[in-house]
Amino acid sequence: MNSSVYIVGPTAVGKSSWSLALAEKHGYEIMNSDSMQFYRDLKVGTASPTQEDFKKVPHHLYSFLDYSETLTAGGYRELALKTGSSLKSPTLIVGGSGFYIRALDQGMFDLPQIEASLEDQLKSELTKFSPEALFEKLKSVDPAWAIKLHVNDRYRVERALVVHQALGKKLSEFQESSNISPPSPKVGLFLDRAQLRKRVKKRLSDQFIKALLEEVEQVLEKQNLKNNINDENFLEKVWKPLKSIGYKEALQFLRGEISSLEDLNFAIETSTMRYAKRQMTWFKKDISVQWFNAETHLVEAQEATLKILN
RNA sequence: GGCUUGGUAGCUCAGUCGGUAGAGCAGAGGACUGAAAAUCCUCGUGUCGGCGGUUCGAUUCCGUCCCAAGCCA
Repeated sequence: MNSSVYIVGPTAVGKSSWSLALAEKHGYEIMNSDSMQFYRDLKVGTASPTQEDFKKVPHHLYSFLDYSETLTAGGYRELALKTGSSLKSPTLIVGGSGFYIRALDQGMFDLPQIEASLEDQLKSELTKFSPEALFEKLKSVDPAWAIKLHVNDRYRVERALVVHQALGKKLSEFQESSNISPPSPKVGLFLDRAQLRKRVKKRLSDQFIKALLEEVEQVLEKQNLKNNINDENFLEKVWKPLKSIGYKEALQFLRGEISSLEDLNFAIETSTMRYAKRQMTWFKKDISVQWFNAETHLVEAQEATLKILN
């Protein structure tokens, strides 16, 4: 891979536009590290770069994934490494999905692919157990891993059990035998909460909400779910990315669970801010990030980026 | 003007048969190894609308006033 640098930070902090300007000025390319901007059908709600942006600077790994497909963190790593190796210019890796960024940057635990049908089968066998029972199971099978998890963290408890059953080896053993690289340099943009909220509010214009609702309806139509929207178990059937920020609230609005556009707007603002907080929790831990205030220190951020690339 | 129902955490509300109160949401912090914009964990002192009265003790009962909504004039 050519020289590259990660541009990280919370949503709405201005990573994309800043990176675009920088890339345009210096002839860099941009690669996506945002797990929702992969999807072709989700452009408005994910604040994906536009066609005009694509014309200005080569963009990679945006809007390419069909709704029927899933790109895991490990899958992203493979794809991004492959894509990156073919690039000629220095590259800005831009996005806010910490887990995916770490997967690309430092690698994943080295475990064989579990066949999807087997995984589904194992998971469905686990659904009948209580959280406590599952947790007890994991404690007896892989205590070292269980100690890191909470009883109610069903998602991870199940995953660890599936790994053990499918591969006959503990997740903690894979962890120990894997080669994890040290983190590489990153440039982080941040703002304090109040300033970030201002930016989020600005993004959530009436026009944006309107376009978001249209996008959601298009997706539902495409998946023949438009007439089922009021079904009781609709949320179980719906495409999972539609349960992410903005889309989830738009669905609630269409189902009448959110009654006004004003409430919809505020609900999205709230989810977005909560997400930004989780992102900061993640990135703060990464000691390789050099932080810059996204309003007052963009010049310094640029200098740091150039320094890393050269 | 009269009647009714309310006024409890930033919001929506529960509750205290009288011993100074607790949920959800919001907010803050944290975790995270293959669905991650997901998922999970931790954190709750507030003149219980004001002022009086009864009481050892009132947010709780009584009186009165203020505010809001509704109904009747």
